[in-house]
Amino acid sequence: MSASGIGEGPKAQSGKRMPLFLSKYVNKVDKKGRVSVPAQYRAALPKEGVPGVIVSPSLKLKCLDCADYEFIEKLSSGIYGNFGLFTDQHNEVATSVFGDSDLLQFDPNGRITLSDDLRKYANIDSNALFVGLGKTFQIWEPKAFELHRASIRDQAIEAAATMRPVENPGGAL
Amino acid sequence: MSASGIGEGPKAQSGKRMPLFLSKYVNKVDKKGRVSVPAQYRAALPKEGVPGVIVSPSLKLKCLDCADYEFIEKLSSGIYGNFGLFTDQHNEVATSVFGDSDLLQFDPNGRITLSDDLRKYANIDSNALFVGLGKTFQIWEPKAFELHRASIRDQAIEAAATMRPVENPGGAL
DNA sequence: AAAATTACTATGATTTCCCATTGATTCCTA
DNA sequence: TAGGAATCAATGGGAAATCATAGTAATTTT
Repeated sequence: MSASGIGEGPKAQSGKRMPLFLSKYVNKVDKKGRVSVPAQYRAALPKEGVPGVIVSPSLKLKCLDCADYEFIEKLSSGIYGNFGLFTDQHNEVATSVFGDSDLLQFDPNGRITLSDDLRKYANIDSNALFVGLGKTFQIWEPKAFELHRASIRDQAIEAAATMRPVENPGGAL
Repeated sequence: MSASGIGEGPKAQSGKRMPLFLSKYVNKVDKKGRVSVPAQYRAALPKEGVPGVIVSPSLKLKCLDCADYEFIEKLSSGIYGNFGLFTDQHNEVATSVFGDSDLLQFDPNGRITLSDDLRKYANIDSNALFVGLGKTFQIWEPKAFELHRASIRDQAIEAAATMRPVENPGGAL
């Protein structure tokens, strides 16, 4: 495995398709903290391997960052590659990324249970907004997301306008 | 089958020959929000891979932007390539690109169903106008498109007049 | 034993599938 | 070439499957 960053992604070209987390969904959170993960997201998760999602408080935003286990594994490889195993940088990143992460497994109905800490961090009460970010997704308190969304809209449009779809994918992750 | 071996119609095997979305079609939207995607457009979509289209509210116009799944896969690679995983830019772009995109899969009759949000955004009621843009297409409320068309016609004529024919083989019309 | 976690069951609502009808175009044949 | 048959596309409605959600029971943990 190379030491060049988070690379080594799935060969998006032929054969294997890469499922993406798309769109937005609002689901209810019950008294026990249970929420249904949108069926479309569950379908995008790898069926083999570790069942469930990795959830952690976002480093910069008042929301929860979510990904599947494979993604975290690749992330881990990337961190090891960029820094050495026992460097300060590795320690810092690894601590903040992995230390606060929970593996939340699905119950038989496709729900996960958000701990009090997680819910408190994102101010989630009785509704949870799932926002697809491609290879990851976030969980927000709906109103909080609207504010965040409004604050980034102009920059997002500007940044997106500078982008072009690459004809030869396979670059990162 | 053929002996000629040339051309051979819309056979989008490995992306060599890219079929284009052309012309305009008006189809009905029923109470459930279902619309037939024009058969000509369906024929232009890759047959292997995800059966459906990616639909999102246009950033600048009151219409819906549509593309095939490969398109957003390439976008994904581009986003991960251009911006680092944890940068603000990445988050902003991913939020607006993926969060606002829906993967609408075809029902057995070749229809997709537009969510209330999508229809509301584009003011689509009982008729939907499909407008081919080559590699992508748009969905409009018919009257709204007429207004838009009138407003851009002058600019299009002007732009075409300044084009250099040889260097711009696929540019206009 | 009490609390907390996990599993099971049920229900209402939505979504998806299936079939049936229509209109239009293409193909065949006389 | 005109008529007619066959095919395909678009549309509509009802049936079936899926999903989100709530409540309750069972199990584990401490």
